[in-house]
Amino acid sequence: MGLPKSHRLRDRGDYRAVYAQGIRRYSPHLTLFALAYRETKSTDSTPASSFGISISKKVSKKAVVRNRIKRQIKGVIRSHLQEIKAGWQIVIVVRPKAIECKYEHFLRELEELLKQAKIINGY
RNA sequence: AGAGUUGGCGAGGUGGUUGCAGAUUUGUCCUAGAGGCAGAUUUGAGGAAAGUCCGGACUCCCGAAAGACCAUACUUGCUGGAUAAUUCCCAGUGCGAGCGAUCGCGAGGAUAGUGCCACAGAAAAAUACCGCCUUUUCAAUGAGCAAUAAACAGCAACAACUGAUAAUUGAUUAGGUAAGGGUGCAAAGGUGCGGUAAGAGCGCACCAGCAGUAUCGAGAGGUGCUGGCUCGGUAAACCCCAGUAGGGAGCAAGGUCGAAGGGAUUAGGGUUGGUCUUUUUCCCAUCCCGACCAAGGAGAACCGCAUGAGGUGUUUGGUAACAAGCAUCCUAGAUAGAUAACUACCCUCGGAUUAUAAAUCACGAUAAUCUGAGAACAGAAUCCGGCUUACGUUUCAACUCUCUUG
RNA sequence: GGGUCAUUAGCUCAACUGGAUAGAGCAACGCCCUUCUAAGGCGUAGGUUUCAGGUUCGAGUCCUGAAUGGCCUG
Repeated sequence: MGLPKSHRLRDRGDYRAVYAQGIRRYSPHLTLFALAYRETKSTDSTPASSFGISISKKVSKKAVVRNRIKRQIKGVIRSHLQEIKAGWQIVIVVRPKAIECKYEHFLRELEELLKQAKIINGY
């Protein structure tokens, strides 16, 4: 369950900026870094929020496992895309304990994290 | 029925909803682009995609192409075949393991040369410690009449002659020997008989090895005969022989995205680890002709990038690997890296209950209902051929051994 | 993705050309010294040489395969 390209974080520099300047929120299996987009240049519309997922080989040696976790997280993000405010750059880091998690766990934890960071509308 | 060997198929299927990527296509927007947005159709991981252990294709660099010799590299190393190529594959030979089906093998040369074989042992490749035998000299021993023979005995007596050119032991000189001893992973072909001073392939028989020869085979080799007897192991030590190879880097190769080059000449220069030969005219060189300011922008952009030593079926040739012909199919192309979540039906397997035939019971069979599971190893990254490793369940074929029944 | 190197005691490293019982420093433990500690001295234990095969009389060393870890590369 991939994300549209406009919602992906693709630049190395973007990642570095988010790690360095963003806010952080933690949960047992995930870490969330988020940086509000610096707008005010000229413009009309704030760009859509973009996401990146980082998962290290320490979580699992197997590419199959890592890729599945990424897909599941992307799936969760996709299902919340309507509610998420625009103008954020967000990186989600998966922590080693997450191997045992299933789809519903990611769903709940990510909701919680987004609420804490006040990125989701209507909460 | 049990135990086993070898090889193969397969890696659940068909859909739906929400989404991602590619291709084709429709509409629409403007900044008019291989653009954005929305929709439709369709396609979307593996047998190992993995490890990166080999072999190639492809690309660039060392100007290019071809060749000779040398060097270098290669664990390439029984024979023949097959392939684009290989260390893979096929068929065979030899050796080894197994009752067998079958499996394994780095399987050239130690008689080209050099090295190494610790400790032990006399000696680790051609030596001699103990030992055995012959011999020189000396000494001792005791038997003996007598061993430095001026003696003694035999004969009636004396001389002559004869008896003693002997034996054993120790040391010593000169040799012979490799049977035996002990050491060791390994000791100079093995066992037996003869033979000899003692011994020894010194001779003979059998066995093993080597050489020669005959014969069979395409060959590795097989079989037979003859011969003299003989030569340790190690080449995954250097090496020798044979064979193969231009070297190096790797798709993160390499190329494109405005901007200059073209033509002629051959007298000269430039060549991959070295030397050299031939061809070319690639670059330099020389000469001639020609061009001149103009917008966008260099991004993990685009090409390379998927029609290929391709797949499937079939026919022919071949024991086979494989080759050739014909027909047919097009089947991933991402780049912070595309496959997930939920669900319907079918199928397969497991469990439970009930029923049926049968029945003393049990096991088992069939059907229905309910319920559970569909998993293991694992994710394309330029592409192919192999190898190796990982891998749950089910299943098919051929063959072997043992037991039981007939 | 591609290339390349390494693995020996808890840690850092030795062990030559294959030869025996694999060493050294630090750390650990015990004793001495000191009022006590540190330093110092003496001693002790600790090894499947990453794993599995092979060659060899003999392997940490040579060969093959596997595992793990590092480094380089736009």
